[in-house]
This record gives sequence, C-alpha cells and structure tokens, in this order.
Amino acid sequence: MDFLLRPIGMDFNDKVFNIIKKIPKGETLSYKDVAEKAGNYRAWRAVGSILRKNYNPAIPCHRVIKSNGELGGYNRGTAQKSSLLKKEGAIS
DNA sequence: CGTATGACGTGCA
DNA sequence: GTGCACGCCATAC
Repeated sequence: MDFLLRPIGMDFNDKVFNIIKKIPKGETLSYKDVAEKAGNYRAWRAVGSILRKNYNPAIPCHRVIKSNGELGGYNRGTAQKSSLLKKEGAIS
C-alpha cells in the first residue's frame, strides 16, 4: 500500500493504481479502459498524467498501453516497457 | 484560484 | 494508413 500516500479521497488515483495492480500477467489494458474502471472513462488523460508523475514499483504501469495498440510511454523508457510486455507474453 | 501541460482518444481531410 | 486539430480529466506551478 505504498500508493496510499495520495491525497484525501483517493477517488481516482487509488482506483487507477488498484486496477493496474489487478492486471494479470500477460494482459494489457488501455488508459481509457483503466479510467473507465476507475469510474471516469473520460479521465484517461489524468491516468497518464498521474502515472507519469507518480511511478510506483508496485504498480505494473507498463501493462497500461494506448487503445490503438501502441505502447504509449513509460517513465523508465518505452524500450523497458516493450521488453517487459514481451517477457510476459502480452505482445509478440 | 487560474493557467498550462500531459504516459491520450477521436474526428476529419 | 497518415497527419492535423480539438476535447477531455487530473495534477503541478
């Protein structure tokens, strides 16, 4: 529960992190999908903003990709992201 | 409190 | 399929 250091309410932030943590190995979800599960599918913008500024080692945020199938971005580098996804079998 | 920005998504040419 | 512009929410300054 490292991410519990978030502001009061943790409505969106907490939900997003919780969802990402629940992503099974080898599976990937899009920012839009995560935002929708978080309660606001229109917040996929905020999802990226939050993850970008708050990278948690307990959060497999590398499993969150764009809806168009692109990996999107990653605080540690897209190369790392693609490598992890390949290792997990999430992508070819 | 207001403005600017961003790991995006969708629409249109 | 590619390129450009607009819109959305949350966060940071």
